[in-house]
Amino acid sequence: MSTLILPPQATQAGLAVDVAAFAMHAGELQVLLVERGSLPHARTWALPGGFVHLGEELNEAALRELRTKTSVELEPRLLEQFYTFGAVERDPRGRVVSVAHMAVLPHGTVRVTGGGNALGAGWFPAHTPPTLAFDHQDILNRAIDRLQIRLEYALLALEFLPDTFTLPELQGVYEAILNKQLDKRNFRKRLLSQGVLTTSGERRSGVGRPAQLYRRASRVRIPGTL
Amino acid sequence: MSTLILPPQATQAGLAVDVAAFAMHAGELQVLLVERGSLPHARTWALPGGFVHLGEELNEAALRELRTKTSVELEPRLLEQFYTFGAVERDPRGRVVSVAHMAVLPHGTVRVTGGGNALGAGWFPAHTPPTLAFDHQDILNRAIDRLQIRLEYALLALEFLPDTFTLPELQGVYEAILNKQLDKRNFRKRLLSQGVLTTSGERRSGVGRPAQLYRRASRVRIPGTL
DNA sequence: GCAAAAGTGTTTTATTTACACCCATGA
DNA sequence: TCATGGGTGTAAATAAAACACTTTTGC
Repeated sequence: MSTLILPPQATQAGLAVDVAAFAMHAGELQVLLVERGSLPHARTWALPGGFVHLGEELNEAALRELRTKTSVELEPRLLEQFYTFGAVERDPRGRVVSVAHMAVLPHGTVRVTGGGNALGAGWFPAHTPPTLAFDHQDILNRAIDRLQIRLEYALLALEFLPDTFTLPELQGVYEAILNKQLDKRNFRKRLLSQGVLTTSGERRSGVGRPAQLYRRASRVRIPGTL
Repeated sequence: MSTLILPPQATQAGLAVDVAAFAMHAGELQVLLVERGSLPHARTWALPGGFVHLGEELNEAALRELRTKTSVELEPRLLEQFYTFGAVERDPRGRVVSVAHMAVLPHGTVRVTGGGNALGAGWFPAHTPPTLAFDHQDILNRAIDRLQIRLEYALLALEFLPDTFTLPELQGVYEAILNKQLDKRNFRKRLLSQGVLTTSGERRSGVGRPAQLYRRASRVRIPGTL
């Protein structure tokens, strides 16, 4: 415990982090949830999160909770706080303030299992999740808002995809996050005119005409990236 | 003190709020600072702020700190949190997390004096403040960023002005916040085409040609307003 | 040759930027 | 009448939106 000399009426609050971790699966924006194994809200789905440790930075705590509660093996491509939830009654155990974080997990992060006191972990449609514990639906709503706002910024959609990708795949990421359809021609025009994609020469095979592969021309460091 | 059953390694942190309160004075964007009267950083300028009380919401605490530390008499027109500063070493007394808020004070909020353990309070140029305590320069920088982003949103600039105002005055608010010059004709075109300003008929006298007075056509509730 | 998905251009509209002179008032 | 600040319009450039057919491949 920290030894902090404070005025008597000052609140010592439990300091927590929660993480809304997003990825694309099956052409859909999905969010990573854990099933709580202990009270309160046992057996209810929740965002992975928990209390910050002594001497631990907020984003370190968010990363640790993400790893230990869900056993995701990949590094998140983006991890940043977006809002702090501190309503007096949000946690029945007492005053707990949660610094909510948003994370983007790269393509390939499929296998998750529960860890710590989580019974299990799994991916759920971000726009239509199950009933969530605490005020986690509020947190998720705000996380999606932030994700949509950040989308154009620094080509965030690329973080959801592998190194090489096709333009229809990229458009799918935009559509899944924005939850609406985009015009194919206008989308291609806009993305290619930014000049940050470079054709990767090869072509990927499947049904129908093969698509051109692209990769990002130069990796720009995104603020909020680890 | 709250009685909170927590895992042993969990951090109980001091929960604080700090407020970057802005107003326009002398055609300049100014920020409200207090001179600290106690350690650490005694006799150093800082953003008004302090510890959250038991059972007190975060924005309530921000409002209370603003009032008691600076004795501003007017209601802020906007008060919203924008980022949480929680670096382990940001406060020498121990782990203190500060939920930083941004406030806009309306025209007329001139007289301020210190309150509580603040030696004094005063307005300073927001873009060129004095040396600040703790990480308050970081907080201020981020508050200005947020203010600039929010500027267009819901006609935030009007909150800095009295009920009736002239277009040159309004342009002055934009320029002070953005810290750059704007084109007069384009500015008027853009603002008037939004259709939210209505001419107030009268004219204000001074040097040079009198300016048309305007008022907002309909008051739209701004999210984050009290 | 047909099903499936990729790829491609033009027109219209709206938005943004650049830019210079006249007007109303008080001293 | 002059100094001071307020007010006005147009043209060019850029960005955004609407819209339908052709191409390439595997089966």
